Amino acid sequence: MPKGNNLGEFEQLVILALLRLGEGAYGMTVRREIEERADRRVSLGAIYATLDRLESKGLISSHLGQSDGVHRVRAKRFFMVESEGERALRSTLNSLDRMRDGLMQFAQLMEMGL
Amino acid sequence: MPKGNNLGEFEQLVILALLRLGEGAYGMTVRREIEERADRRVSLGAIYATLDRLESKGLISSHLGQSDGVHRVRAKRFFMVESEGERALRSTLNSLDRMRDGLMQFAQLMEMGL
DNA sequence: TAGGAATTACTACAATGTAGAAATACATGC
DNA sequence: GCATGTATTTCTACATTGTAGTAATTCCTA
Repeated sequence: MPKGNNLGEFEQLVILALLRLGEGAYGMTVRREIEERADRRVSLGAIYATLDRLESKGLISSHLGQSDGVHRVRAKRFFMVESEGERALRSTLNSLDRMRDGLMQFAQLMEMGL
Repeated sequence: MPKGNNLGEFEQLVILALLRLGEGAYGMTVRREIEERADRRVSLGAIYATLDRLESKGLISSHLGQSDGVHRVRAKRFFMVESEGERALRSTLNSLDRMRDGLMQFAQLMEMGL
């Protein structure tokens, strides 16, 4: 049985947001993506703390962006998912999916749409 | 945007295990279900601490079982999911699903089977 | 050069995750 | 009937993750 560095719930959302955003992933956009898509309020503090922790575990990486000439205020820090991060996400989601699998057949769940 | 009492990753697994197990859900079986289905090692301490927390939040409830005559060692404590718990689970999983939705179309994910 | 806007960094605390050891309670062998 | 075994829950303690709020940074504009 794998030791498994399981991702927390919010960590999963953050990594998924990075994957969705691709090149354009930095603090503000990650927040917006989660607020809009997951319909869930999040503070920037939460985003950055999580990004930092994921980076220090080697699951994601970051680099500072360049000025695009106009309207740049402060160097953006862009993030991307490393292969270790993909692996961790896949493993965590797989466990969840196996637990959800076939739940439909359980009587008490008929009405809850799982 | 809903305030949302989001369930943690492990809490989700525990509630899913309760739903799967139905009548037969108590500490030991919850552990076994998660170990086998989610292929993930868990201690009993983790299970019980989480069950207690979920109960004190009103998401699940418990009652002590009766002796079945033979082989009973200590009163089992059975658990079941309350409607608040179903609601919380549904909400958490829905957010996750929306974040996963359509991820296939993103190039870097083609090969990771999300 | 003061103020504003976009962005990241810091700080502190709450909630969740986790393991290990202790306690409980009955069954069985001797 | 007492020691030992076994299934189960409870307790304790600590590590990790989740979260908000506030401060700092940097460049723009008036």
